[in-house]
Amino acid sequence: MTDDSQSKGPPRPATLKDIARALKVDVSTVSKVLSGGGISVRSETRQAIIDEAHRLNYRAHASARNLRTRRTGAMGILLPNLMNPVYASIVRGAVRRAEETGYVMLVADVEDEASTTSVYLRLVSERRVDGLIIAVSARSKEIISVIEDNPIPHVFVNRRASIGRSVTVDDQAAGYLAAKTLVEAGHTRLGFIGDSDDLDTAQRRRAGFLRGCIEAGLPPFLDVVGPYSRKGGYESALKLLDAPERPTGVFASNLLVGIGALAAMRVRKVRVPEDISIITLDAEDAIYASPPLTAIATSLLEMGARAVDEVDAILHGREPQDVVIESPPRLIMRESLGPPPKPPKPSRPSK
Amino acid sequence: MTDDSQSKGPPRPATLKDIARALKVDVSTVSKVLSGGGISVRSETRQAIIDEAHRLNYRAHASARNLRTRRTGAMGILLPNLMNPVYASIVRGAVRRAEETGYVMLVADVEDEASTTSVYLRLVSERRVDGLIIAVSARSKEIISVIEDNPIPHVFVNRRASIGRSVTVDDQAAGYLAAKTLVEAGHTRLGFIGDSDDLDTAQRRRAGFLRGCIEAGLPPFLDVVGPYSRKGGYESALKLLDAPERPTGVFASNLLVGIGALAAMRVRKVRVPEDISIITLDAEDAIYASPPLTAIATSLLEMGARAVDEVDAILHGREPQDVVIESPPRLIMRESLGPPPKPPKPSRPSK
DNA sequence: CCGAATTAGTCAATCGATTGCTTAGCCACA
DNA sequence: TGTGGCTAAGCAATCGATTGACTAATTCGG
Repeated sequence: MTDDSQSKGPPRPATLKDIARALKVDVSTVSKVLSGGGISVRSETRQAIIDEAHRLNYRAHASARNLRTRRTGAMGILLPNLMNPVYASIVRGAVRRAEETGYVMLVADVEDEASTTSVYLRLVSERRVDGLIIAVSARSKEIISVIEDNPIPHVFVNRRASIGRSVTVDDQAAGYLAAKTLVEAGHTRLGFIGDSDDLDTAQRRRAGFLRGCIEAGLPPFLDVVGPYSRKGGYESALKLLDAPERPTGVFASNLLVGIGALAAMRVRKVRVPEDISIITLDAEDAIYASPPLTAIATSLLEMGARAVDEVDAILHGREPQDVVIESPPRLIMRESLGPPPKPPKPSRPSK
Repeated sequence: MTDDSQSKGPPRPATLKDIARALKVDVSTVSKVLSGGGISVRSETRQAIIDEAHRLNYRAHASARNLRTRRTGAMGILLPNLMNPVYASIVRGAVRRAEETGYVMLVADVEDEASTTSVYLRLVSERRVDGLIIAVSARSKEIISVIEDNPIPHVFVNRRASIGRSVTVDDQAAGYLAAKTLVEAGHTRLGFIGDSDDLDTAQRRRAGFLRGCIEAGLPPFLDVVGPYSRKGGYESALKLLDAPERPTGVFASNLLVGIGALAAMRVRKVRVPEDISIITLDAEDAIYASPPLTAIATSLLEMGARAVDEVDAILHGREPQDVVIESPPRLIMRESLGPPPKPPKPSRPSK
């Protein structure tokens, strides 16, 4: 006299017991058919169980399963700012891959070291996730020791860290490609807007850029340091413009920095690309900037997706590796890059 | 002979049993002290339990607790695209408020109707979350019936829906303020870039804009419809520019649309704001556009946060309400708004 | 000084799924 | 006929926390 025919979905999701009762078999049999496997069951019984499970739209209660098996089917990602398009891309890549792989993704937008630590501890000690993707820098001794004392499978993404593996794009190659592109357009006085060497991505981009300059036999480029933000890029660009030997070609080694730099040019009435050329990084949508920004695009979505794969690999016992995304940075030619301006002092006038 | 002094964190997180064993009390006592409450305990015992819990860094196993109490301490949010800054803001507001409120947030970036349905069903029938925030439009019959058949506490955010409550900003007021601002700057031929009326936000913005125009005694504005995306804005703006009576002031009723429209102006060599004025929506960072965009800012972060509050309220048995965020849309004056151009016909020449 | 009330806990079932251990029946083989 | 080996499935413990029912010891009122 169960009236949950198919007229209306049951208000309470079905359990193993429901299926077992309906078929007059033991719940353990149902469980073994639906997930375990290591049991011999008559094919009629098996089929009946599968059919009934389907009919009731059965899905295992995640917590119950987790309690027994110690696997949650969840991953977490820790990042500093969802409104930064770089992180938004990484997270999107991760969230989608997680779904494909059968995980759910728990996102935490952490502000500072204290909240990073507390969120980390919470996720780990409440056993909410099987593994973590960490997109905040773990420079501080404190965070590192918290991770070491409360270990959980994890990878860093877009960051290298002394502890655990990492997934990054080839930042060196991006820097190199930027330099090469500027050189090929005829520029000889180059500028680089980066962040402090504390930030390992900035450091690698700078190193790649430097390599490009050296290969071209150019003198040292003008290296300006500021935070990877719109404001940081704006202010860094002003410094470049005020430098005694103003560069004619600039690599803004981060998307936000590129946008900020462009704004600075406009305010100073420096025309792009007539007076100065700009290349930025990761600007899929900078086609809508004014002028559209020439960019070195890296695979941020893929980086996020790959981070999920690596955590999954660790969980399956495979040896984790430091991954550098294979698809190389690629040049997206738009309008902010042009030849260097003609007039300004052939090669240094008198002095 | 327990050697987990405090030299190294225990590799396995502590359980109630660990605390109970150390203090020679029953786990139920520990449980009642740490969470329940309905029990009388000597204050020494109580303190000893609390101290020991602290020392072991005890946190309840989320799944175990959930299995018993049927509360997960998790919420989920369904949204169509994390790389859209509007959604990124909403999610950020939600994620942060969730953390403040003691929830973890499960994020799903769903592509289409099919994945929306499957993710929804998964979260609900695996009992992964206590409630859901839905930021995708639930126009289709199919999604609505899935929600009805598998109910869970939920609110829609930035969307109204026939089923359940919603949290929105005052889109009407935003539209109205945009119109009023353009009128006060002297514009009389207005344009509106929206999306189809299927999208309830677009519809309300349009209605508010219309009200502003009517109050000012203006003739009907030029209404262009296209998707809320950069590309959509770009193409819509071209239509406006090609209209027989080109408007002098335009409201781009979405951030991406505003950015796309600005790009269109540049390509057509229409100067902003000399030849045409633009107001856009929600452009916190459009200060870095060229020119910086005048915008009507609404409280997206707050909307996300409030959605969490509303779900929490439902979970606490309070009657849910349709919420319109109190803090009103506000004008951010930047450079894309100016007076209408002088030359073109004082007020309509002959007629 | 006795019964009742209070204090300070303990006991045991439960949430839903998993899994190692048994078992009942059946057939084959020597 | 006894032994072994299958097959098909049931039994019961377990994961960790919660909670209603229960009890032993003390205190109190009359």
